[in-house]
Amino acid sequence: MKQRILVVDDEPEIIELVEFNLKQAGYAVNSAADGADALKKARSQTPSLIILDVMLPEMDGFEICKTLRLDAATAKVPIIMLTAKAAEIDRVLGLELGADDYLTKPFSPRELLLRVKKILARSQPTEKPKEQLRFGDLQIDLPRHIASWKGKPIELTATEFKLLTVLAQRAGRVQSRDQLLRDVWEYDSMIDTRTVDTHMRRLREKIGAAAKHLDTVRGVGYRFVE
Amino acid sequence: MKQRILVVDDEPEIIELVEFNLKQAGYAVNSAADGADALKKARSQTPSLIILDVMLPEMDGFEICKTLRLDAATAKVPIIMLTAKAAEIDRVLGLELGADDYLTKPFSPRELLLRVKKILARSQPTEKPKEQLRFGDLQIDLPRHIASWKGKPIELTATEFKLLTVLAQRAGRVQSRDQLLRDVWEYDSMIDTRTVDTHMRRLREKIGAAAKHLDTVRGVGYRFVE
DNA sequence: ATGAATCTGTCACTGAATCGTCACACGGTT
DNA sequence: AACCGTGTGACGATTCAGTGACAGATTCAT
Repeated sequence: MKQRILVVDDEPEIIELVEFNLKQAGYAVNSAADGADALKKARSQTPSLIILDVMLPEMDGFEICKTLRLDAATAKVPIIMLTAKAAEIDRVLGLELGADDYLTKPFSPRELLLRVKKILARSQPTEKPKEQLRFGDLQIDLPRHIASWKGKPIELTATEFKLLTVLAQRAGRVQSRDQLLRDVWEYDSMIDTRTVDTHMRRLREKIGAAAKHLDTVRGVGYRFVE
Repeated sequence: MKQRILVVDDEPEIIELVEFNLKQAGYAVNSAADGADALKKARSQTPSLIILDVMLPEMDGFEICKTLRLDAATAKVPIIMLTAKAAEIDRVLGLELGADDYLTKPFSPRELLLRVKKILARSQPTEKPKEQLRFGDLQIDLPRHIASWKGKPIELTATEFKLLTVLAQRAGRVQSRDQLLRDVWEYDSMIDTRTVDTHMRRLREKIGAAAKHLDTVRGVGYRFVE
């Protein structure tokens, strides 16, 4: 049973590129060049995923996204936005629009496919991860993006927070540096595994006493202990 | 049941090197020196994996890759490309070609084997090994990377833990020193087999009473008994 | 736009843990 | 007794993670 993906873009070359690659990867693909067409096809086909360009004539990607969210038939279909400006990212991913991921143009086919796979894999098993994690005095609030120790918020950068989160969510299990790179840095980054060490150090410094939760397992990786 | 790998390269030394290492690691290997031969063998044998050099006379690696993808019999066989230029990587991994991984020349046998193993593991979802092993008071927790005796954790180094794990997973069966070197030390065992003895000793010291599970089979190797 | 501040990834260095090897001791076999 | 394979103690060599420093990227305020 192939999964169906709807691609919305007004540039034929982009459509062609994306369509070719997705089909190659075994997905069924439909396309739309404008907002009206996109909404029509989204409603009639209820695809598993929609790839949506922000820049469109008449009705732009933001509009379409909002409209899709309002219709019960399409409200839960994951959306990947194609955007040109980094400045738009917050708005795209924020609650206002609720896109599931984004790609900045130009993007590589490989990157696209990785994200598509990730999103689809996520939407398949409908178990939602906990929004709150607590280990003694350490508390992690996923939606608010805040970690705190004894009620006092800890200032963490995005990467540090993600690292802490990933480790805490797999509490007890050792995570290799490679695993952490995959899960924290997302997608196959060309990053040195030693970079993980540096971020672990910064994380440990910032969370102070809570660092007792962060174990090093020599020759293997890191582990969050309760 | 050995997995079959097809190696395609026009340089005999490369073929020989790769073939030797793959066979050493327990794979069945065939080779081809040009595109036509490669396609023929790929179709007739449907190997589990193809290692494909980009630079070939007549039909180059890209061509072969595309052709393989078109034939239903070979469309899903994973491909590792050997390439000289980093600049080609994007193209190789992009969906245009759909290679599963790549190696830049020169590459080490170790690197090659790791990738081969990784790709095959991905394509053949073998039954997942148990995460917990228990033998009386001895317990081995794979994801946590902790071994314990009567609930008390035993401090083990990465190598010792792996050695214990491998033996325990094959409980009852004798493992030769060579086998242990392959499975614990992972490939390119330019290591003295007597090294295994030393690690067995250290392991026995550390796990104390649990050492009764570790049998020496004179002239053959070691065995984990329940 | 511009510059300051922050964040990120990399590198080199260091001390310590770990590893691989050797030489020798031991114990069963021939 | 001689021999072979294994256990044992010791010792450099190597690996590994923590650390400080730094430059490029990014963000933010102006």
